Amino acid sequence: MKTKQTIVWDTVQEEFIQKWRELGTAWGIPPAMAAIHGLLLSQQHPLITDEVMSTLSLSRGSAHTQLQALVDWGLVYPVRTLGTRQRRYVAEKDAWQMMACIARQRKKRELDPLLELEGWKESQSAGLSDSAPAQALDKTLDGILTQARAVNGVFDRLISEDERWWEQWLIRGLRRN
Amino acid sequence: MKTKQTIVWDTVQEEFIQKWRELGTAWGIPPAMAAIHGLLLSQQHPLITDEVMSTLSLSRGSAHTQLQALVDWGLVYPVRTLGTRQRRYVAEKDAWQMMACIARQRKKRELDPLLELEGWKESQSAGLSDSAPAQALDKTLDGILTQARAVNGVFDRLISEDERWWEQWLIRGLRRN
DNA sequence: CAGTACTTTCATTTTAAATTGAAAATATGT
DNA sequence: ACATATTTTCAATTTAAAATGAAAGTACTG
Repeated sequence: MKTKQTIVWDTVQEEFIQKWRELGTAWGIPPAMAAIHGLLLSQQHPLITDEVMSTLSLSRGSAHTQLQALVDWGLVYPVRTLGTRQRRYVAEKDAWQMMACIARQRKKRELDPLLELEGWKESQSAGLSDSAPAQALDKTLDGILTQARAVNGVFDRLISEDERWWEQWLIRGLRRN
Repeated sequence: MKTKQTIVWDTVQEEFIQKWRELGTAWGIPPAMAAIHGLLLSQQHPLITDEVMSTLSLSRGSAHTQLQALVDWGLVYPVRTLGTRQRRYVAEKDAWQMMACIARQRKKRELDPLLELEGWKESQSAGLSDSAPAQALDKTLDGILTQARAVNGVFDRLISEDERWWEQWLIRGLRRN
């Protein structure tokens, strides 16, 4: 089946994608993933894998893997066209939704493992290390875990609640006093 | 000059350092840097480069570079012993200070470049791209930048203000309603 | 102004992460 | 069930990041 050309392409978009790719690198995101996300953000209509591949000169494997990752993150939706196996992809354009997706991933990757230290710490205090240095480390860890729990609370809210909460929180929090 | 052994070392600390290193990886921090930070966090007294090197089996180059990075971040303080060129290093143990350091770095690395998109966006709208797709991208970008500014506000405060503000903010924000 | 103790740099090597491309698997229409 | 369009997987390659180690630089001491 001949694929209708759905890509809109111009210099502004090309530049945007480049910038988005660089930004992605700073955020610890694979270049291909960031580039695809940038491309889809700049497109109003869903694209098929082949369009993504050829527009960004990526291999099929990479395009597929990164597209999958974007779908897993919730930043991109797969769209099934009726009467064909073909899958198309659109990006979520709402900034708040995007942020929630990213927050979800970061919490999983960065915060949850940190909070697991709590369990480890307890399992350790069972072992009889009550030397002064061990106790000092214990105290430091307590402080870290308290902070981590606080940040975690913010993330939990950010992820599970609606946009209104976030806005209210920012307004309340950022107002001096 | 013979160096007095200042390291306190046991299984708990070794495990902690290992966990901290893994955590570091999830946070996009070089393993050696995370390991050194873990080691210094677990020590009450300042260590010299050679102790760090041998305890963690690192090369001198790596120990030096990562120690420097930790000092640059503000997570570790260099201590000059009088009457010798020798430099020792201690970790900041206060969790809030640590968080502020990390927030500062992340803002610089992840947020500031995002905010620079604003300038780019404006320089682009000067060029006459008023096609429908270009306008759509423009709108999406606006949303993203608005979110980015909001998050940036939080970070600015977190970095420049004192601990009390942060605590208050969390308490106010996290209380339901 | 040596001599030495420590620090800094950097070309090379190592390691980990991302990408490729082609083969295998799966779904869909006839 | 067959043929074909599309997706998925994965061993091999490429690329980028970090670590090494030895040489060069710098400050302190007598």
